[in-house]
Amino acid sequence: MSTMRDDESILKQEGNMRKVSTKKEVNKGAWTADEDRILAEAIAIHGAKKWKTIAAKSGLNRCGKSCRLRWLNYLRPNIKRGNISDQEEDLILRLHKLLGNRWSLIAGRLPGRTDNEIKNYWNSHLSKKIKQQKEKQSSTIGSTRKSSRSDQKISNVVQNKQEGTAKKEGDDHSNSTNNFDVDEFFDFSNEEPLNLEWINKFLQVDEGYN
DNA sequence: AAGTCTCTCAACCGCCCATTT
DNA sequence: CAAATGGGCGGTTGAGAGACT
Repeated sequence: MSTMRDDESILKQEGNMRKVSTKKEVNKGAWTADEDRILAEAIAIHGAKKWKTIAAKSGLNRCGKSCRLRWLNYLRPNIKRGNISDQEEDLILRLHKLLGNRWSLIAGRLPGRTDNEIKNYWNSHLSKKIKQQKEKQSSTIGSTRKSSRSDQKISNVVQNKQEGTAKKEGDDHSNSTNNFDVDEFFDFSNEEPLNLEWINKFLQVDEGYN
């Protein structure tokens, strides 16, 4: 499939992964403003789908994958730049509990955010936060068990959900996912006040999930 | 001021799945 | 039906910037 694995390994050995390569092959590393412009023009002509065609016809010395990534994570219109709001963060946390590391699915619920951005945000901010919280919790364990009730509920549901999806969609859904009570799961009425509007949207969009 | 450490995030890698031949 | 190909996704890397000593 790949035409560049050998070259890549050579570059790796040379410690040159992100530098401009020496052999006549695809460009790697940071994109220039010129490349961005050329890519945007090519996509305007060919559409954002046939990445290999785009890569070839644009004259960019890039592989299709690289073009796709650049478009999706940076050039695509309606990309939201800047800090993740508290509400977005909360949504990410909840969706991550539900979906796990399925960043593209999570990103799908956050308009203007990319899976890469969310993944990065999780790895650099939220995972630490959670770790700290867990440490905090374990140090005060026994004193208050009430606060973990919803977490317990969520982890049960997530476990069920994951078991279900691991079996492949379309397969037997009668076992594990039968236990998934959407109403119960999305009952956050005992938790801190939040705008719950997203939940309705989530449920609407997610009808096809089960 | 200089060196080192830490964090962030763009980009690449490798695998998997869907589609095409 | 099998093999080849292309696209999508999550994991990982590493350059650059800022913080710290």
